[in-house]
Amino acid sequence: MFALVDANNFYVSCHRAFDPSLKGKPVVVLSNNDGCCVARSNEVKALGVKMGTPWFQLYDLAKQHGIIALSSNYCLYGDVSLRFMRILAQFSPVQEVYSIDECFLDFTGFNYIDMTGYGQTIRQRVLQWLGLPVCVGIGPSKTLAKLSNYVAKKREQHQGVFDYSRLSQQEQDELVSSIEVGEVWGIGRRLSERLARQGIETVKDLRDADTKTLRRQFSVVVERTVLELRGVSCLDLEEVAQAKKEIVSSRSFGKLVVKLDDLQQAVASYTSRAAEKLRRQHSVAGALQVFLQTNPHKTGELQYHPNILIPLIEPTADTGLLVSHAMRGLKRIYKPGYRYQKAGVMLMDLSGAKTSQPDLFSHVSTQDRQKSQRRMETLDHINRKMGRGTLRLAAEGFQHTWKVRTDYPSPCYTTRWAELPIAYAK
DNA sequence: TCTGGGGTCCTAGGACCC
DNA sequence: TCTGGGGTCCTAGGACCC
Repeated sequence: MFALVDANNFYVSCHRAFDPSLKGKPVVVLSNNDGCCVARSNEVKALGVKMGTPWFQLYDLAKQHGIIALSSNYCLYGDVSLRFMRILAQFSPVQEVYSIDECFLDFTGFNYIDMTGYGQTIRQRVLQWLGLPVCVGIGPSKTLAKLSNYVAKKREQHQGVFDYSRLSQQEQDELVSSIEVGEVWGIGRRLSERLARQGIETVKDLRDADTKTLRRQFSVVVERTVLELRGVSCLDLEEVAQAKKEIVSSRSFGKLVVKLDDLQQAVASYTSRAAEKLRRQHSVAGALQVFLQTNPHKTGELQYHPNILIPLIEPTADTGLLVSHAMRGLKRIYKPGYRYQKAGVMLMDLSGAKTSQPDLFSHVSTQDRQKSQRRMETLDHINRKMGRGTLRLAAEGFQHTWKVRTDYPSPCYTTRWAELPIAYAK
């Protein structure tokens, strides 16, 4: 038995927890550069605003209904998420942190208690300790727990907790025939369209379809989803987060960039950020990819989105080395005359730092390797203690004119001394 | 003016091996 | 007329997730 606990409108709720004046008002949280809506309060959803809508398209609607926009504040969300997961850990011995705002809990053996009541306790605890509204879905497979969570969110009569396993066969049939197939975890837009052409439109249609045929026509993934819908658990809980197989750091610019010099600073900064993530999971990279992009929405402008793959002779996690390779790659693909909107770096071919093989004919001495390692440890230590970017490569530069735009910033309430919220007693 | 960032898995096809 | 059988690795593309 599984439970899925999922925060409601997570980013919006994080802001509301620290700024109660936002409660009951239409609020959106914007992506980097204040580009599009990545979180919407219920009031905004009710106005018909879709996920991912560009903010500039909402100016009129916003004025009309007093929609409040907030720039995204990832230091806040990350910290609230940590606290959220820590609270949930008290409710089950086995926990899978699935995303920043979602968590699977193992409810195996919980059948003897009232799981719906237990779910309510979880909701109340998280609300009281963190100010975060959440919903709980319970079911005999992860896919059904997900589906139950959807029901808990959409149908108010369940008060935020829904347990699929409590339904009779007939109630199950009624429920799944009232939900569109696209709501199922793993069935996206494309698959929904293709399934609809075969007459599979509701969750019930999919659950009762022939697995062999689906596997032949689609894939083993769809087949697994069908089994999960029938209550046959195929997906295990993953308690320990697996090390990433690739690490990306990329960003759209606050304004279009033309000069190689600016791109170099940006790519050096992104590479340095990616290398940090790489070392945090104790990996080294065997290859690195650099890419650039012009603005695809400007149809009148010349488009160019090159990328280059740079294999490294010897895997490394050294920021300096990675940056110098990235710079070499950037120079190869950079062409003047374009207005670039975005740049990025991907570290690939990752392997464990302890187990990675040095090159047989390497010109790097063991001593140099150890020096590099100590240098990176020192760098990370200082930046962890004093704040990201305190110590950095000169190549990253300081005059970041292309930096992301943040028009509606909010305090890092829980992670910066200067921005702690202050409570007054009357 | 203005459109995010970061991931994973599966499959088919090509190239190559004995 | 007619040309084996079994396997691996890599890549690109498509689909999905948050």
